[in-house]
Amino acid sequence: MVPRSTIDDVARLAGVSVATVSRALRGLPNVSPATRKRVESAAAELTYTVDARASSLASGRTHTIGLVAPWFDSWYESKVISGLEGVLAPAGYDLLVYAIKTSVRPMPILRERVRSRTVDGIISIDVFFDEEDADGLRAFGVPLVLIGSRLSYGHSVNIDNHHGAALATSHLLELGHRRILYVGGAQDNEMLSPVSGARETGVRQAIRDAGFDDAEVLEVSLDGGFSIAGGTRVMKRLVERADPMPTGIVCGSDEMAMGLIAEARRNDISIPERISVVGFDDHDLADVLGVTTVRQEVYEHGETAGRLVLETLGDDAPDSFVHIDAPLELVVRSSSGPAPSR
Amino acid sequence: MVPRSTIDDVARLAGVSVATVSRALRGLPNVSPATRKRVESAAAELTYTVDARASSLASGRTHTIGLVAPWFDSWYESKVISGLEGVLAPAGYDLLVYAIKTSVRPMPILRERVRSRTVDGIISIDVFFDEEDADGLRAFGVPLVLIGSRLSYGHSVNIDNHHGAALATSHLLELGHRRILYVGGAQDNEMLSPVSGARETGVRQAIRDAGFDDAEVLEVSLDGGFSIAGGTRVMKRLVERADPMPTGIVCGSDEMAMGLIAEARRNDISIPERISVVGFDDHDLADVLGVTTVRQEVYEHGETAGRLVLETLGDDAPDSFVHIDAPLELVVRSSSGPAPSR
DNA sequence: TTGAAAGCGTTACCAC
DNA sequence: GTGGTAACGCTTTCAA
Repeated sequence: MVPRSTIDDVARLAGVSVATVSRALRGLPNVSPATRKRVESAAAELTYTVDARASSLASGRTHTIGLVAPWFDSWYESKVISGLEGVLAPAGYDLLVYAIKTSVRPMPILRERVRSRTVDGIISIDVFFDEEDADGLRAFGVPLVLIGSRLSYGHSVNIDNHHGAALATSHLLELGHRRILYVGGAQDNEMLSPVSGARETGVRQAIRDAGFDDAEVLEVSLDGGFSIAGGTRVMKRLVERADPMPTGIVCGSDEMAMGLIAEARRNDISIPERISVVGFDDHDLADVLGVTTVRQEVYEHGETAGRLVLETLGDDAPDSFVHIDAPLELVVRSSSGPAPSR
Repeated sequence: MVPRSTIDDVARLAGVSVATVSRALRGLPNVSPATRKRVESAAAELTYTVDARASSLASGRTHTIGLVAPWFDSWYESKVISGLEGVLAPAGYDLLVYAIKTSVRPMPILRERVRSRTVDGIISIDVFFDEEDADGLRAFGVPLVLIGSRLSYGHSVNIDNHHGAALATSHLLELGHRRILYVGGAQDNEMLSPVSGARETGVRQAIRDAGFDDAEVLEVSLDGGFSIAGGTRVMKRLVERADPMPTGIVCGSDEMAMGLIAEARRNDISIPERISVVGFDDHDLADVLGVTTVRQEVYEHGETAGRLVLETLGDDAPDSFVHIDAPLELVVRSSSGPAPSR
């Protein structure tokens, strides 16, 4: 075990006070160049490193940002983490991750984190607080950035789900599709229901805006669960049932779309000849697999959120918030095409 | 801003000393049931939460584990994070993540973390230390678990890359393939070269063990970079070149396999009729896309690693280490089949 | 079973 | 420009 050296050791070796060591090492002003040099070499000689906990206790900041999300093993979350890490690390901030299972209310966890002074700020992904929660968070005065949701307290980074779904739908309508299925739903995870709901509304709206009767054109399947398996499940059911198949499908996520497309292939249902499929996200594999999709820049969402927390760290009672409307773009690939002639 | 209450407030309200509050709240013995009750309700009334930094400073433990990996936006890492989080959180440990870019030596970062007492233990994914690093780590006496690499210091969770690649190769050989391409390489990221190398050796060995001349049967492409794009790139080159195509391809990762398969389809090269492809990992989409692969249980790797660090936390100079050889299994799907007749 | 008090290693304020 | 010294909020002996 290497004997850990403290600020006192450095002070002694450099022949100055601990106060001076602290100032010198942090690059604060009011330290003569000569002294700073001496302190620095003393620190180097002792391989001294500031004790983060002690520093934290004395200064009040932990230099740590907490990330809360329902889970971390999905494509979306991993992209956000990367983006976040990319901006936090260079700024000297650590990233702490907490998964909150769908069934648990998020607030107690956050309260814990904030009160225990474990983190200086919080970023959430797809966590849906209510206004009561907002008041609680406001009371803490903690920097907060919500990705994928919005609140009266805290910054937010969102996409216009409604619009995105409408983009996908209009694309299908323009291709002549008149029997459309929207696959969304959060059976596997209740947390995503607001997202699924907004996208469904967008689909419906686009159909109406195009002058069609959504009750006639649209069918909705809400057990896709935003997962690969969910997409597969939906396609399986379509194959088995007696009703006519939809000719166009809008999926709430690329993963559902991929599951669905793969199952279609297995059943010799050619895509896009018989069914056109549009996903959502622009998953890394969407391009490779030719999935037409509504693209969102997830890595950038993480970066933006990271920048926003960092900016807010100074203010101890943030009261004006930025709400970012992140860009969305329809990317047409080979999974969509003209509706079959009859 | 809510006024934060401290242990003193609780002590005052409960009419006991701070020492007693500390003991009572942590469930230590030697506290009368009545006192404990009083302390607990006082704490509840004040919504008191222990200050993690202060607690940490006084006790010596941070209840935080650091995870180091080259990046976090890939399938593999996200699975490991999930597995880890699943065992750390219930045990009351936080997970801190650090991405280390390929070009940077990992040691300085770890040293920083350990000396600053930011983490109680460290888990790494695909970080390749040398023995000098090992001595450094040993000197810190910090609990360490390496996933995907091995060192004379620290526990490790590994798969037998050599064996896995051999499984894939034997499968192809048994199907009659006699012109095999191994796609690996770490052009995009030098960190993975040991993995790529081990797999290549495994392929070569399997060919020899089957009684063939590897120089004749095997071709190697080392710019797959373990990425989707890399797989695509390799297939593109195969299509363009004059040499005969291999009939069987072993890819170092499913992502490369998927990129490669997609590009093959685009060029009307049917899989597995003309080329059989075997991947590595059992990526979530491998099943859906019918990729034959060598499966590894990544989520479990995370869980195991988590358990190992937690177990080691007590010992302050760990000297006996566990090296887990995680299971591997060939999963045959539709991307592989008999070699074409001529 | 309970309490007093000495740390834990910094930072930050206030003199000098 | 530099040093002394209270905090920071808790844990942990050691006595009582």
